[in-house]
Formats: sequence, C-alpha cells, structure tokens
Amino acid sequence: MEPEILDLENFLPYRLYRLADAVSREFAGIYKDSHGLTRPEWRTLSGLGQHGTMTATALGEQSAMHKTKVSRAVAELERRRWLTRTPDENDRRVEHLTLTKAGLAAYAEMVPLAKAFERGLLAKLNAGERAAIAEGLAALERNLA
Amino acid sequence: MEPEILDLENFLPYRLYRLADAVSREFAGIYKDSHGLTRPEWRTLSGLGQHGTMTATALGEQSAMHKTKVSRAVAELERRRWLTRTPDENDRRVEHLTLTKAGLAAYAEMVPLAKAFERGLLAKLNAGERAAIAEGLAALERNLA
DNA sequence: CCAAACTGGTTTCATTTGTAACCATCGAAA
DNA sequence: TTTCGATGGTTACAAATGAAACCAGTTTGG
Repeated sequence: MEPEILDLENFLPYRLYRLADAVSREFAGIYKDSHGLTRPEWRTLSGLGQHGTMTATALGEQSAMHKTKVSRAVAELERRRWLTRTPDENDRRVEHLTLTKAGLAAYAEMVPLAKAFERGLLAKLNAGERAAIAEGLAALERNLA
Repeated sequence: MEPEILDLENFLPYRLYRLADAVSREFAGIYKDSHGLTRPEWRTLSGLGQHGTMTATALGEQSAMHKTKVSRAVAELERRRWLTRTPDENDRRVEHLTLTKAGLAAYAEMVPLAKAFERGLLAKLNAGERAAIAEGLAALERNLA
C-alpha cells in the first residue's frame, strides 16, 4: 500500500517555525550585530526596559524563557553592568532586577530600531493581510495556553 | 526624556517565535519521544518520504536547513539504516539519498500522527480564523524570499 | 591545457541549549 | 519547633547548533 504523504511546505508547524526562524534571524541583527547580545539577553533587557523592575521568575514568564536561560542572561547583563540585583526584603531567595543607566541607554537605543523593523515587516502587506495576521496569530495563541 | 517602550508580548517577531516554539515543542513528541529523532532528522525523513530521492543540497533547500544540519541528520539516519546513499553517475560529489524499507515504515507510521496533530491545532479554530491563518502566513512568507 | 573560482558535502571548534541535579530559603502542617 | 514539600535561582553535563575551515571534485576563462 502507498504510504500517505505529508506535504512539508504546507505543514503548519513547519511553516510557523520557518517563518519565525527567518524573521528572528533577521531581527537578531539589531541586538546581536550591534551589541553582541544573545536572544535571551535581548529579551531580558526588553522585559526590564518595559516593566522597570522584575524578578528572574517574572522575566521567565513574561518572555517565555526557561529559568536557566534567564539566569545566564541576567548574569551576562550584570557582568556588563547593564543591570543590578537587589535582594528582596522579605524573601531572601528573590532578587529584584533593574536596568542601570547603561542598560537603559542600550534599551532606548534599540527600541526604535525594533519598532522600525516590525513596521518594515508589515509595510509590505495590505490592510487585509495585516488584519489576517492579527486574527490568525491571536487565535492560535489563544488555544495554546 | 522618557524612553520609548516596546511591548514585547505584542511584538510580531516575538509572538511568531513563541508560537512556533510552543507548537514545535509539542509536535516534537511525535518524532522525539517515539523514535528519538531530532528535528533535522525528522525533516530529512519527511523530505525523503515526500519526494522519494533527493540530494543533501535539495533537502537543505526544501526544509530550510543549513547544510551541516542536513549532513548530520543524514549520517544519523544512515546509521539507523533508514536511508542509503547512491553516488551520482556524472558528478562524484553528489549523493542521492533514498529511504530504506525501515525508513519508509517509520515515515508511514509518523505521517498520520503528524496530520492528526495539525488537525488538532486547527480544530479549535473556526473557519474565519483558519482562513486568517492561511492568508496571514502566506502574506508574510511571500515577502521574505 | 591549467589555474582559479565554485559547488557538494564533511569536520572541527566554540557557543548555545536543555535536562537534571543542586543549594538555599520559605511555608505549611504535625 | 521540626520536618517535609514547594520555590527562586544557579550549576554541571551532555547534546544541538552555527561559523568557518576543509576536502574532493567540477566548471570557467585565459
């Protein structure tokens, strides 16, 4: 009997992964080429820039990173003196992370580039396509969690 | 001056990556847990199952993998005796790869599971959302290449 | 012809990642 | 209290990855 065939190019998990990988790889230029950051480091910077002060656990939840990634990213950003740790008053396991001036400066520099990158991606689409992305992604995200 | 803020959860590259990562991680159960395959190995198997015979270069193009990934995946599948290499008649650099009986059997076993997985993903969406995914992904893919 | 540029594929090495074990601290329950 | 399970975070080790160097073999241009 003929084996059933899977058309990889039209297989949703593959398409998603390939698209994300390509976009992510291009986007990495913004934090990697200019500052030598890894993706976890960029996300950490981004999380702290957005929320001010966070714990490592909160960072992991917000940016979907395993705690080892967070731990290493935080260690590296601390080494660069882009963030500082403050022990929690009540729970000595917890550390509150905050960007330093230097960290904030790097963040402030990259945010406009990130936004421009996203605009560039969407600029090539028409309004209907942009709406489709929004709706489609939201729908998929909804039934993951 | 207040630094401009980037909302990571709504940032397209991040959303794409997170979604792809989550879907991909779940899907990996099908080839990893049952046969201990890596993603490149799965893609190689899938490419050969779909197209019959291919060269390593063609595999890399079809499934968006760097040639080192292809090389290693092919080596492992060969070690398992899931594929064989046949030297090209005219160009001695080229090898044609083909699945063995065992390779085909594994492929035939996994394809229905893969399709069921995809159906499961889409089953939770309504028709409009499915159409949105199709349109949105296609639009983004279009202006990558 | 022959050198240089190119192509298919492999290997090496450094970096990144994931898993699991681990340490310290905390909270609840006996 | 003491103990036991959960939790915040780090570390150790193995496996996966990417970049660049590499080795055939092939094509091109002089």
